[in-house]
Amino acid sequence: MPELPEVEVVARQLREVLVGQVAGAVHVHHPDVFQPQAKLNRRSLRGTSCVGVRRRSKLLILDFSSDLVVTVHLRMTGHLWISPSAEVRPAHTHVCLELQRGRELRFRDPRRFGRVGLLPAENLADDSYIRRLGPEPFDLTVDDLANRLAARTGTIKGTLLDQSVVAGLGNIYVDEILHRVGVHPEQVANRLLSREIEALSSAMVDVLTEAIAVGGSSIRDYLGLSQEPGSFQDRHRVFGRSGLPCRQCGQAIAKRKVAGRGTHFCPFCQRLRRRKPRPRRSVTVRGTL
DNA sequence: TCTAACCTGATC
DNA sequence: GATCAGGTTAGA
Repeated sequence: MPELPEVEVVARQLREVLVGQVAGAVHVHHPDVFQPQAKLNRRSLRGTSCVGVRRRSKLLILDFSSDLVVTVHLRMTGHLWISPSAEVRPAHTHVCLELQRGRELRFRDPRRFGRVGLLPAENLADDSYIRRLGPEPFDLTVDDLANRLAARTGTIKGTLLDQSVVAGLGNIYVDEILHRVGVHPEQVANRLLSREIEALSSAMVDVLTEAIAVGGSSIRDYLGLSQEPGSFQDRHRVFGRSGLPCRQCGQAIAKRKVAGRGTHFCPFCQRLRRRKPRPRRSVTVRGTL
């Protein structure tokens, strides 16, 4: 469900309610979902207080006074919220962290792709997910982006989804960003023009910033901490709009599979430049004349 | 660099 | 019943 903007929104909300809270035990209702590092267990956080909440790419990082961190990856359908401990747990609630005053932080995830980790803060940099991440879109310079694209022979869509190139983009935002810059999702990444790379670089920041400001996109599952949806889906130009008129040119938005993902684009505003312009057949006739 | 697999639930 | 879903990753 969530990409960078949605995770950022949740991180900000969590920061408000969690910092200063003393943790109790962790209750695990599905063992696959909670993954503490060696020597740590569901009681390791007990009595320590939350001192900060961060986000790196799509990963939430909760810092505790014990120099332990809890990591949460929501993947497709994960959701966090604060609930009275006495309240009945909805189906698929896999992990609960006791807080003060009879409340707990709950993690629910029907598809069970999401993960809750517990590890020493000093080990965070070695985490296999974090280690592979490229820069945050907000820290990515045009030159760096250009260099990264230059090495890529796949589609721009697949390349931007690759978290080692840029961290935090997912299916929605890649489609939205590519439409803004008028680049076809199947364009080969290392064939983008420099003006397109410049536009791409700023569109990334613009789209993500706008989305964060309105609480992210809620398509089917995503809800913030207090179950409130975001509203960026109302501003989508292509994602979820196949068959509807392009807001820019009126042509019907197309949808097809690119890089294994449902991909939305405007066939008119986002033209595919095939390979190199075909070398024009030589007009000069050798030998004769 | 691409695909299949991991899961469940919603929709066609 | 088949297909699709906002993510990631092992393996081809």
